[in-house]
Amino acid sequence: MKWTTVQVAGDKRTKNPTLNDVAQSAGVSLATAARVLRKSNYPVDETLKNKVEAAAKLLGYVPNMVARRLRGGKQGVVGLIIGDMMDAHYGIIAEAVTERAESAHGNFAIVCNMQRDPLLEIKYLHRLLEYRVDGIILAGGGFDQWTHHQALTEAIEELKRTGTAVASLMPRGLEVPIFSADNEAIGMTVAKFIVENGHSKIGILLGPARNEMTKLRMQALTSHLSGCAVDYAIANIDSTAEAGAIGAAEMLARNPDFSALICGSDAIAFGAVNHLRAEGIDIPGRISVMGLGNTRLATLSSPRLTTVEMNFAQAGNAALDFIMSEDAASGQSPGEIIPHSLVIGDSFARIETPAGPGSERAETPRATD
DNA sequence: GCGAAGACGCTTGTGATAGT
DNA sequence: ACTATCACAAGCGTCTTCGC
Repeated sequence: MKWTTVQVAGDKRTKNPTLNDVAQSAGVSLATAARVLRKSNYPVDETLKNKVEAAAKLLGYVPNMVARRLRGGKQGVVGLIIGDMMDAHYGIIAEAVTERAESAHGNFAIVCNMQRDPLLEIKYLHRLLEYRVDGIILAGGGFDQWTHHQALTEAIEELKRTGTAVASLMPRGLEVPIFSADNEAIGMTVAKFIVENGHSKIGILLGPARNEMTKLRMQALTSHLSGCAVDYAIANIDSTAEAGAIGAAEMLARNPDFSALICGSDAIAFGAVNHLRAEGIDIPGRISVMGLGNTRLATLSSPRLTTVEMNFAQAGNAALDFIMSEDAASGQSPGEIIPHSLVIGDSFARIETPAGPGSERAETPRATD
């Protein structure tokens, strides 16, 4: 293999072969080499074509995407900012987006882990802008999303000015298309499910209060529960298994007679189930537990979690398709509502009260949705 | 059918000029 | 004589246009 050798700081290193190297090696012009390697429709003599392809193979030529971008073309790269690499639902999104970017758009995605830090999210937005990515999907921000909201808004505006398409996978009070489930509808779905299955005293462990998504779900959920005379106690906690365990313990201490625990994520539910079982509490015989998201944690949990399928992968793919579309350039799209559905597992039971107080017994739940 | 040249956006290097 | 500032040119790799 022939390598171009350049002197760098006193030692010898090899430089990646360029299109120019290929052209010289094949004895053709730069333009001819470019036409052959980019598989242009422009007619090139078959002999020269073979020479160029052979030279490219011999030199180990790999196109330089930075240079291609410099020329004014698309970078072929999208940025995806996820909230927490350790959280299963972000894993689903990252897997779906990276896979689709490659298979459907011939691109690849840079995945940034904001580690639940709003400031880090803004920093990544600037970094992705510096790299001139074609678009950015905001998949994080499921935490405190208001403290640095002004800085985030300004970063988004800066991206828009430079023609970088931005989409969000949750409502965040930003002027960007949202590809998310209907959070109020989710709240209603959960509330109806609780009522239909006879639970009248429940505990609710939701995600952080300073989060628009949590707020919308909570409003719909509590509004319906109040209308149905269901007693409830709410705690806003981090969306982690650890927080779920602590939250379940506190809920148990304050409201020992609740029959169902509704959790804002599968991670919270997973932690809650582990804690309750460690305390010797029968699930769902004594307490029913419900998660949200239908992530791997729902299937890993024992018993298997009853949860809500949020179709995170579908949301990520829809956002990616938007970013790569012509609509993204115009910046005019409201986004898309992603459907959700109940997933009946083994962690939730129906309460039957045929013979008055104290005679409740748990049965397989009923779902009308 | 082919190749020279220009354009893209940014950084780095160079030379001219002004100020101390 | 030295330093600071500014303007301009060159270079990076690729793609397209235009002329031969």
